[in-house]
Amino acid sequence: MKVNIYDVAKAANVSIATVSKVINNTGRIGDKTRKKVNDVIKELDYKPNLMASALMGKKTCTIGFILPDLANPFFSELARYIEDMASSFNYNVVICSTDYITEKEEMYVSLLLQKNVDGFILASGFENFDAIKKIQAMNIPIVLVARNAPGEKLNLVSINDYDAGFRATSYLIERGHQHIAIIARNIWSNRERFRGYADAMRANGLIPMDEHYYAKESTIQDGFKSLQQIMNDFPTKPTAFFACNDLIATGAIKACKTLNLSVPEDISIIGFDNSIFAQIVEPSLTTVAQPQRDIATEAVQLLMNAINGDTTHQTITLKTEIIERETVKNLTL
Amino acid sequence: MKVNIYDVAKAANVSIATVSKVINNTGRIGDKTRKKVNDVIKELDYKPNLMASALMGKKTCTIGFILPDLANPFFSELARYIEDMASSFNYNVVICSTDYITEKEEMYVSLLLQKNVDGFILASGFENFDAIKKIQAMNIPIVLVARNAPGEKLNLVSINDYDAGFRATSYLIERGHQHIAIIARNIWSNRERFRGYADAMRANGLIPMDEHYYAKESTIQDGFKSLQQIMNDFPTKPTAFFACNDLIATGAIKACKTLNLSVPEDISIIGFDNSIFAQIVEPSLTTVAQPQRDIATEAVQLLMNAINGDTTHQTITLKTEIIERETVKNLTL
DNA sequence: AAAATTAAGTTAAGCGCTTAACCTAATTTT
DNA sequence: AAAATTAGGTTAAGCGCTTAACTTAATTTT
Repeated sequence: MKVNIYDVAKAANVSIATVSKVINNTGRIGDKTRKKVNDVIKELDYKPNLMASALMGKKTCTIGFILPDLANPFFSELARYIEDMASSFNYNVVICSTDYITEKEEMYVSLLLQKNVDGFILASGFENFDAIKKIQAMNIPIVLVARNAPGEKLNLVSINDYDAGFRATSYLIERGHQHIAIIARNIWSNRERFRGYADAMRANGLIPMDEHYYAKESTIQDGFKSLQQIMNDFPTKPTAFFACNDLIATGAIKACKTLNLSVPEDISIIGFDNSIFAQIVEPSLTTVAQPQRDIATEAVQLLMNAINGDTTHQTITLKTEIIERETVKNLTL
Repeated sequence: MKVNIYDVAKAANVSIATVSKVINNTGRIGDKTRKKVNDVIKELDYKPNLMASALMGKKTCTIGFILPDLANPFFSELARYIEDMASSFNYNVVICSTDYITEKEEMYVSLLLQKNVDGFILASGFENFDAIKKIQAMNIPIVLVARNAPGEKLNLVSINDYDAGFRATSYLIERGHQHIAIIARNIWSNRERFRGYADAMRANGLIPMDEHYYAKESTIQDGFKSLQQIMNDFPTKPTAFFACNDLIATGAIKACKTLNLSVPEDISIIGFDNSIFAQIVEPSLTTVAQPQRDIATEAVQLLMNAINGDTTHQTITLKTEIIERETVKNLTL
């Protein structure tokens, strides 16, 4: 049924070694032989079994992409770019959503390792480094995305979350906001943004809010709840919110509507990611843009280099940009 | 470095056949031997190489999911459900976006076939059946999602697009709309919805619009352009639009804003999918809901059955539901 | 013309696993 | 007590490929 290298060899009247060499363009093969083999291959529609070649130490041409949640548009957009970029190298990507759950991270890593993926792009939390260590022990290349790992020997592609947090907050402060709340989640990137936020506040003599208020998850629902909770708990109500991703921002905007607060008249909101949501919500969201396409491009490129033997480790930090839309009011006017 | 079955066998003082049997729970193995082997496995942290077992005819525990565009929230949400469901069977999924381009469909199918995936979930257009035939020739199970294929021996999971189109249109007609336009794309599901739309119109003595107006793609931009074009071209302006997915609907709403038309006061819009967008846009979108979770569950379940030897072919048709939100005005009130 | 080189293949081992077929000692049956 | 069965393994072939080592014939060098 399925034609294998022996069938081709027989039909072309050569040894399987010759066929293999034709396919891989290795060794010395005469022109007529090469043509004959190629003709037979075409005729029989022979496709080498990639498992078998992988067993012999060749690449599987598959990368594992482990992310928190594929249904989050920031990540699905990123995944799409990564997929396209990988495809340009003839690579496929198997995608695994972890919901930031350590057990899932470890399980997926294990599984993909067994499947001999050629490399990993990791965009999940990986607060626990065990899984990463495991990959490294196998000498499989890794590119870490959307988080940092000071001191670790890893390829990193990320933005400067601290700086982005600082700038987002400064942006609000410059527009006259003094009571600024932040809705973040307890993950690396958000903690960095929080740090940036807190420093920006203090640098302007303002008081940052306490990190007890970390949101449980980064969903619309949690953004909704968090804003309500903060508006409820805080004696002096914030005039602005820094939402650490666009989903949270979207939820926060919804919450304002529920509370009969106008955005941006009563409450200003700045988001993060510049996923498609930012353009969709009403009012459209002022947000910190992450260059998803560049992140994807760089990450895949880095991974390919590593897969092809480059043993250096690079850290690529990409620029963020505040996209001004309609959710921030300038109080100084 | 990487521990293999020989290492385990040696350490446990048994043959590799015994180790294999312990792992696969086949054959006869004494209790002490089994324990000893299991202990060694644990101690050496041995994980069987799945490529090698796949070569011997075992499953790869990987399914290919070919879809049009992972960045489209309907599909990314679907993908997430499929991924989760597959994961519950210990399966991974490699995701491929085709943009409805036949060449990409064929290329991905070929590639995944070479990688010995155990099954396919196909949600791309596959207007050209060659790729599907290829899979069938290899005897690899397929579940077709979001389209139909009358006469073909395939597992199908879908909604009744004709009926959904009919009902969406009737919904508008019942609310007094007479000039109803449709923004669809030239793909199977949309053509069916179009048919339903046209029949509903005629059944009520109304004139359906011409199918020349198929949108090029199903993106926000295309929804935007299509609405503008229709409003521009048609002598009697429609009072309602049936957008064949939520992205198009979103674009259409944007276009209305640009044209200074109020939704739903001047223009009513009904979408399709009930992806997260429907809740986000302003005004929130009345739309035909597809049961993504059920689609995913059924599709994976069907595929697993097929992978495990079930040779029957099922067609599962799931219910759609019109979710009433804010974009349709009742003209009869 | 003999020696050396090169071109174009072939042979065979092995990647890490599964499994049918086989073996041996212990137990059961008659 | 001999024959039959069973329990608990082992042996070895083979999945489809790659590749180092080898062979042979043709070409080049000296």
